[in-house]
Amino acid sequence: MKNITETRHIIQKSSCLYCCLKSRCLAEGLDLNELKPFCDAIIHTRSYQRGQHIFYLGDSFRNLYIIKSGSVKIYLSTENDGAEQINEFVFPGGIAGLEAIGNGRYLSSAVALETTTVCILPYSRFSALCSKLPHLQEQFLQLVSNKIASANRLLLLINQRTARERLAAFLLDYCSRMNIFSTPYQEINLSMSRYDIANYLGLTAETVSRQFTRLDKEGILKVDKHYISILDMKRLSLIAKSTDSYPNTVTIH
Amino acid sequence: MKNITETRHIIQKSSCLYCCLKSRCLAEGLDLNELKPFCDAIIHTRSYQRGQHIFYLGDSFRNLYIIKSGSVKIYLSTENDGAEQINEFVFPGGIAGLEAIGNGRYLSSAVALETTTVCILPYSRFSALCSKLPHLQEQFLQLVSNKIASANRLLLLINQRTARERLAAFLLDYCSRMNIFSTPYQEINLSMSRYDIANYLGLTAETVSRQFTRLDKEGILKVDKHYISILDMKRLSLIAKSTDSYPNTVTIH
DNA sequence: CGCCAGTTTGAACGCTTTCAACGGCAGTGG
DNA sequence: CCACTGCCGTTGAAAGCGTTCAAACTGGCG
Repeated sequence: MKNITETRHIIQKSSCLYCCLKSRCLAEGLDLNELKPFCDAIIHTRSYQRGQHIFYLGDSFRNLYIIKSGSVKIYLSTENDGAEQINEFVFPGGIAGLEAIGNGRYLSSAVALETTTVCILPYSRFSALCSKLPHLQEQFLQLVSNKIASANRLLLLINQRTARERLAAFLLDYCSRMNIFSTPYQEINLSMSRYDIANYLGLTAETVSRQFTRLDKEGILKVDKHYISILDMKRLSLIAKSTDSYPNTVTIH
Repeated sequence: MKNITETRHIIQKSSCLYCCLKSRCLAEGLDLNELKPFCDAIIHTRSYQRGQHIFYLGDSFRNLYIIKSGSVKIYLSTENDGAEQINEFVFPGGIAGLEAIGNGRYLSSAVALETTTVCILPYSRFSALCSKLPHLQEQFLQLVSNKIASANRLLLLINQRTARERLAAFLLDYCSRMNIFSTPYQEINLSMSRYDIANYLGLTAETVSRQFTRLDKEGILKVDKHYISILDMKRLSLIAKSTDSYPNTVTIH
C-alpha cells in the first residue's frame, strides 16, 4: 500500500513540476521546496464535460479549483425570479470558488463551458499550508485582492460604457487572458455563447449579435461563429477606451 | 523616553479595547493576547473632512484604513474620458484599500463623504502580524473574500434589475449596514448625494430622484432630502426582490 | 429527415437618458 | 442685509439606446 501512495505522490509532484501552467497559477514563484507540499495538498485533478457543474450555489465549501484547461463560468442565480448573472469567466491558471472562503457555502455556481480539467485544492489543507508558507499566503491574498479590483473595473465598464464599448473591451480582455504572447493579429475562439457574453456585460444576446455584425462590417473584426479575428486592434482599443492606466506589477488571475 | 512610548502603547491598546466597533471590525474575535499586538500595529487614528481624500488611484500602497466613524466612497476614474464609477460605500467597521494588496498601488480612490475618522493600519506591519496570528489571517482572508461576493451581488443587481428595484435594494442594504438592530420602522440618513447613489447603481441622478418621488407617493418611503423613512418595509423588500437566500454564517464587511 | 438550440435580423416599444428649467440652500462678498 | 454664485435636487418633455417580440436561418445530432 505504501508504495502505491508513494507512487501517487510522485505522479502528483511531477504533475505540478512539469505543468506548463505552473508559472501562471498559484504555484507561481514557489521554489522546489515549496512546490512539493503544494502538490501534495492537491488531491487530484478532475475533468468536466461541457455543461457539467463544478459546484452549485449553496453547496458547502470544501475546495478551490484551479482551472488547468478549458474554461468555466461563474454565475449567480436567484430563487425568487430565476434571474441569472454571470460574474466571471475563468480560464487556465484561474481559480474558482474564492467567494466561498468568507462563508461556509459557495456563493455562486461554476459550470464548465467546454471540456475542462481542474486541480482540486481542499481548502483546509491549503489553508494549513499557507500558514507554513508566508510567501504562498501573501500571493494568495494578492490574488483574491486582484479579484476585487477586477470586479471594480467590470462595474465601470457596465455602468459607464455603451454596448459597443463593452463588447470591444470584452474582446480585448479575452485576448490578454488567452494569448500570453501578444501578436499584432489576434485570433479568438470564444468558448461561451452570445447569451453568456451578453449576460456578463449586462446586455441581451441580440444586442451582442448586432454589435458583432457591426464591428465585422466596419472591418474591425472578422466574425465567424465563435471564431473571432481582430483585424484592426488599434480601432478596437480606441472603442474600448482601454482604462488599464495602472498596470499590475503582479498580475495573478 | 521608554515611559512615553509605553504610555502611547497603553493608550492605543485601550482604544481598541474600548472601541465600540471592535466586535464589527477586523479585531472581531481576537482574544486579549491577540488584541494587544493588533493595536500596536495601528499607528494612529486620523480624521478627514467631507471631500478630503484618504488615498488616490495610483498612490503607492502603504496602509489599509478601518473606518471608525463617518463614511467613505471608493471610486474608480479613468484618464481617457474622465468617467467615474463608485464601487463601494464604506461605513464604520469597513476597510478601505483592499484592492491595492495585489498591486503596488491603490487601484481606486477613497474620499470622505462626511467627517470621518479612520484607524490607519500599515500593511507591512499588519501582514507580519497575520503570519503570527493564523486566526487573524483567516479572518482577514474571509473579509476580502466577502468583498468578491458583494461585488457579484451588486453586478446582478445592476445588470438584471430596473431602476426602481435597484434603489429599493440599495436602501435595504443601507439599512442592514447602518442599523445593527432591526426595527420595524427604519430611518436612514443618507450620507451621499443623489448623484453618488445614481452612479453606484448605474443610473442618473434624475432617475434616482424620480424613483424616490414615486416611492414617496406610493407611501413606501417618506423622503425628506437625505432623511429617508421606510414606511412599508414589506413592500420595499418585495420591490427589491431580496436575493439574500444564503445568509452569511460569518459576516464581515 | 426533422428537431432544437443558438444566432442573426427586423421592427416596434419602452425605460432610462438627455436636455432644460426651476427652486432651495449655503457660502461669499459688496 | 441682500445680491450673486454654485451645487444639489426636482420636474418636465423629448430623444435614444437597448430591449422585447417575432421570424428566419444555421448547424449539430438523434
